Amino acid sequence: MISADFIRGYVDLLVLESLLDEPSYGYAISKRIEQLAQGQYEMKETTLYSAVRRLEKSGAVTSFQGTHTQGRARTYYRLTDAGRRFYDEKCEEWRQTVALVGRFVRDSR
Amino acid sequence: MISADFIRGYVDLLVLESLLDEPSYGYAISKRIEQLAQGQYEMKETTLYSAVRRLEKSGAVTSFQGTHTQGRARTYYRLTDAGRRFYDEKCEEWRQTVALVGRFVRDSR
DNA sequence: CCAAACTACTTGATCAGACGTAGTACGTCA
DNA sequence: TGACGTACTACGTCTGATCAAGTAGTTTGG
Repeated sequence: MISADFIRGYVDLLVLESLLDEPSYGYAISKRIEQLAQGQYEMKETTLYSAVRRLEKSGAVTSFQGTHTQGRARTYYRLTDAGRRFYDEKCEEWRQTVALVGRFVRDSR
Repeated sequence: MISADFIRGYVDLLVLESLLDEPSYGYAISKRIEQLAQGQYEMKETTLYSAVRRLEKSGAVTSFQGTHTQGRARTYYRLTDAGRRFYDEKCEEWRQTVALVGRFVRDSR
């Protein structure tokens, strides 16, 4: 399991990726991340929900209430154009970070 | 310039790498990191010094006063065996993180 | 049929760590 | 002498991840 400290800084990236193709809601996002992470990482609920609220405040996503025929009401989040650009920027920053940190990683013997 | 939020989590790794070959001191470590980062990232003094103190407290490094013929006294830090293992662990975690986050990064069009 | 598990979220408090600001201290060089 | 480079230290602030706990509806197994 990868520690959260290592993912810190990329929480937004993971969440935004889950919204690229279609709007989604908290629980589904967390399940998607869990699945893509193949059991190596699990985002805590509070981390996720605080992230989507932060993203909404910054204009990267908008929220709307899902029409729920059954089950508890869901709050869906949709990526805005600004959010898509934000995601692309994060991806680019990630690539740069990989190159940078890579220079500090040596093979262990 | 890569934002510090993206490096957060790898600060210890960068610092430890600078101590792999020989003991070093704060200022020299920061210069080394700056150089290896090729201008893409600069670790703030406060971040660096709080990191070495944290590492010392956890037993990853030990400190000693350098014999200074000139200039202000320097505090040198030497990697312990535990620190070396800690570094290797961090590197391994880094590789896993790269693989993990990579699955969330899509090519921008 | 009831309890447990799963879905779906919220609130509030706490904590680590990165940062800004500022200051101390010593040396060299113009 | 005063600017600049070296070499730190102290203190306060802020963000963001976490823990703990609770609320609430749905589904499923014994």
